[in-house]
Amino acid sequence: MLSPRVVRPQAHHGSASAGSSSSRRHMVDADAANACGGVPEWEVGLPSAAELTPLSQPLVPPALAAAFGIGPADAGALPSSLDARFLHDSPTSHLSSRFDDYDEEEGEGETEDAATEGRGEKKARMVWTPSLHHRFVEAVEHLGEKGAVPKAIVRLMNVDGLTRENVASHLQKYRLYLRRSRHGGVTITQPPQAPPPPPCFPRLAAQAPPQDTANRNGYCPFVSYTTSSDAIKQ
DNA sequence: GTTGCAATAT
DNA sequence: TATATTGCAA
Repeated sequence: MLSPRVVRPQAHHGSASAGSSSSRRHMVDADAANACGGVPEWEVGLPSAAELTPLSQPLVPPALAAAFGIGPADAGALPSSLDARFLHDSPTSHLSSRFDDYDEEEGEGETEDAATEGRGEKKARMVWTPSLHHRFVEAVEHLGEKGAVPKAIVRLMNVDGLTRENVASHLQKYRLYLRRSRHGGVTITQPPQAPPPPPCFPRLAAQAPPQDTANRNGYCPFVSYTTSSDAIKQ
């Protein structure tokens, strides 16, 4: 379900002609349907229980969930007592998300999974699909401004093949986006961290629709994060 | 070693 | 354009 895509760099030798295939990225699963292409039901149809299951389920076994009075339908909300004990990497790869192969390449038809990329090949470029980004945002918000460091985010997201570098790069852009949003007059509907409520993943239904930043292509990163002269310097 | 960030590369 | 990489300072 949650299938972040990886775009394998084509094995062009010599002069790596980049950009030749960068426009061929596509999204084939629910991401496309739920992408923020101006669809208000963005967060309604999207992840819900099924989407978050891989993240929350292995962390909260049924017994524990029962103890906390949460069920599978409550997968969107993690108990506030969620801590590092449940966040370590688990071998339950079948429960965790995993990069998909990006086949249908135009050039060499070689495909490779992100988890099998260790064969001396170039690392595949990951694609931050809306659902994956959503999970990222959840992790960031869950960890709070202080705790949202790449390492912790990677661990929380629990996505196979997702590296700290991936997250660091994404986080860098994400922060720029947030900063720009706050200063640039664009009121972004993303509470940095709710003060009173305990640190837990926000319910998806309660999630603010990021439609103001959505781009019509179905992929909604953080708008353009080009440094706007002033304002964003820190 | 990790993190954040700017600059740069692909 | 999106993501990766690098270099540098904390």
